[in-house]
Amino acid sequence: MPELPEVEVVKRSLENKIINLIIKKVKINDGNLRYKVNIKETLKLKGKKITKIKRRSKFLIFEIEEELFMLVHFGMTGKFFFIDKNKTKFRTSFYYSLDKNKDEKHNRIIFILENNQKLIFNDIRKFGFIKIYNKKNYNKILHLKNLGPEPLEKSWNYKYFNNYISGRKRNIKNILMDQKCIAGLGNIYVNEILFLSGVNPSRKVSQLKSLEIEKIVKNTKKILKRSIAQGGSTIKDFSSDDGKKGVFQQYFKVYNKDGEKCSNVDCNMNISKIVISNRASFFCKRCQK
DNA sequence: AGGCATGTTACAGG
DNA sequence: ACCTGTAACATGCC
Repeated sequence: MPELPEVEVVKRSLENKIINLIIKKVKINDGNLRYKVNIKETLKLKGKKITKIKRRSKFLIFEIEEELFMLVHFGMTGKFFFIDKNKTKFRTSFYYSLDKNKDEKHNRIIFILENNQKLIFNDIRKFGFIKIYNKKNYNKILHLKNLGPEPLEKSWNYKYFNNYISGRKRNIKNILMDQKCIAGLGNIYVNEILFLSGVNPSRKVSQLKSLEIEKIVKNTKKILKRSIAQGGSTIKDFSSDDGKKGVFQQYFKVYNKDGEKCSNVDCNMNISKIVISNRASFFCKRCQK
């Protein structure tokens, strides 16, 4: 379930495992991902050390020594597995096949590291991708250059957001999903942010009151931070426990909760589901005006 | 069997 | 040139 918090948790977990390890070999089982894996570029990774992992929006950026970096996006179902020296397999706890024996089928790219440790890019639906770049091209990368501010940085603030929405006619749900406006939010967290802010997802941004804009900005930070902290404390690391499925899902208040009681005290309304911009939207008719 | 799914982007039309 | 909405991608689950 890779939106910003999940990607951040993966980043933190992976850092502990693979920083300063050398890529011995790259095995491409199926390079037909969102973009076809460039074999020639991928070969350049061989013998190089992974020096750093960064995150921008929902992208992971692996810095590889000698001016290379690898851009990774999980799409809908992408993920990493890590296999350590003792052949223990660590899986992130979001979206994977419930039958762990089916994992193998979707192992698309395998990075063989030192001591026979392995980093495996697994993706059921193949909407994710891996691209290799030279560092000097960093500023030209299509995927990164049009992204809006990082929600947890100061650049995401009332002034910026108020200015961005002025003169626009779109609804608030749609605009929060737009990576040019704010980078890293997806359908789940936008639903949650609007519930906490008491704003109906269909509201036109031109009709929002200052207080509501303020709430949306603050609650974005609040929900993402909380989610990262829960991911950090609950998942803490890649889990070797195969039984867990989406630990953070239990904290959702509206996503996928249609028909269930609104969680606000004194509210007896059931959560509604409608489609906005082709995406499922969950909200409480009474609490979100 | 058919509809739905956590994301991005190329493209068409205004 | 900018703004907006839609289709397409691949696979599995309900």
